[in-house]
Amino acid sequence: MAASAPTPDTLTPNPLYREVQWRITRALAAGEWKPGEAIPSETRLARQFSVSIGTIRRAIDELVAGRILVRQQGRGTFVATHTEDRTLFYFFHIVGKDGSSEFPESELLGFRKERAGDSDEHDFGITRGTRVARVRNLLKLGGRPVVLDDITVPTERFTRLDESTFRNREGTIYGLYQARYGVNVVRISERLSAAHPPADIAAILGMRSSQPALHVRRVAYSYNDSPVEYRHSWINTADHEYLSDLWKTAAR
Amino acid sequence: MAASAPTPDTLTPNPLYREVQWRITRALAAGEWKPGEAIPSETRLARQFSVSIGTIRRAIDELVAGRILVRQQGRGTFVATHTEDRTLFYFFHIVGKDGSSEFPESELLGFRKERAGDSDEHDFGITRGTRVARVRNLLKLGGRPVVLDDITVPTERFTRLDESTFRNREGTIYGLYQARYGVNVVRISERLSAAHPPADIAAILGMRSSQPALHVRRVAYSYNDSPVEYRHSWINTADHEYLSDLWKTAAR
DNA sequence: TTCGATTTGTTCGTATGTATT
DNA sequence: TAATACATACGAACAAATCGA
Repeated sequence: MAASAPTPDTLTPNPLYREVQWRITRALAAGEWKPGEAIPSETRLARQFSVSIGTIRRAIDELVAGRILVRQQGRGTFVATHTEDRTLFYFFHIVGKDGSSEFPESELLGFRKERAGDSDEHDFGITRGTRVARVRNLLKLGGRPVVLDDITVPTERFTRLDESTFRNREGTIYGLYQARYGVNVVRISERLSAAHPPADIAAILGMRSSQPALHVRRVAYSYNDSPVEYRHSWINTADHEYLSDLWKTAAR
Repeated sequence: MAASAPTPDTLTPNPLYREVQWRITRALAAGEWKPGEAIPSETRLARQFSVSIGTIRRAIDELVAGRILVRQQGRGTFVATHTEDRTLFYFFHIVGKDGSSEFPESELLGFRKERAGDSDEHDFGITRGTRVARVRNLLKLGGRPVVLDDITVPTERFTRLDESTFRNREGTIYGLYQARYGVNVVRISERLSAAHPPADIAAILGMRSSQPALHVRRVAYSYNDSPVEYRHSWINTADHEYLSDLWKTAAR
């Protein structure tokens, strides 16, 4: 009889706290608890899931580390929002070369709806023909244009997204996704390169096309690593820099 | 009588696990346990520090998350090293535009010792006149030059650092710092911008000086946020990109 | 202002499982 | 096989913060 290796399905079941974490994440993705709201208390969740409070805490720990939940002693545990100023800087890394870190001013330059084309498929893997919205947005720092974002979002998850909704939003773009559409961006992946900007973009950023600019290809993800938004960004790095910290961690 | 706010020194003492974490970090900085070595087991540390094993685990948790320690079930807890292939990619983010992720080939182009000058002070805050070593190192991917690093290290922590030590090292540069000098890089901070490379560097990277390149200013830190190494890097992003992921985390 | 209920934060302890040597 | 180490899970007790009565 052939000695059989341990069968794959007995490979060791996921620990309980992962199962709990998974159930919480699914509830978040389903919109059961909305951004800014409190989720049930630890004792309640423990009873609900029939596990110890320690297991609940362990499950929540990682979600807090991933900035998906926020804990506050004495108050409760809340679904993270993009409306607080400090959360902005999780995903915004442009700082002045002098070290200054300002709050960007946003200006909507264009909005239209169309179908995804070959370049979308090539750059981001979006299936050709998918309905998308295109948003051109300018960020100014100290009153001067620094970042131009060309944003592409499949409209499937963003029904009734229109120009005025975008223009009249309060707060950040990810704050809008969250508040209006229940889409919570929890992770982004960016690929940077240096290139000469296209003429129209160079003009907007107040630079010559012969000057180098920083080009960024960004994909933003919601829970469960599902992509929700795609961007091409052009950054004028004459007076600003892109900050990358790896890894800010403990050890005071 | 003026109502006094709670005095600063009763502000709430650090929790016990932070104190433990701090003591472990100090021991690491002092070289008490060296990279690759095991630190005492949890039960031993618990007895040593007179705290519960749970508190020890909590203290170690953050150091593991910060990649300062590595836990292995059944074996022990070890001081992280830079010699394992996978650790390289914590601090190396250059990938092919086609998505390929290769192992870089390193080539030493220059080595000399001198005193820090005005530009060091301006770029990195190094005091003028400090003794430093300068290393020029080229990284090739797929046989072609892609990244040029101009490295500056104060020689204070690196006694007897010379060219042959550098040239004949096995593994990465941070691996050398660790194995030879007990200096463990645990965090880096990078500032990126797009610029035209200087003529000599453009030549090395096989590009024209009129082409844009990615410029990176990096500071590498050891325990307790003490800076140990400074770099200017130039990256040819014709066929490669700089990858920035925020934040790879949980939630499978 | 005070007090009590609620909620998270910290610390302890114990038991059992799994991986390594 | 036995000893050792980390991993998971449970539970208890108290501290600290918050909030409303």
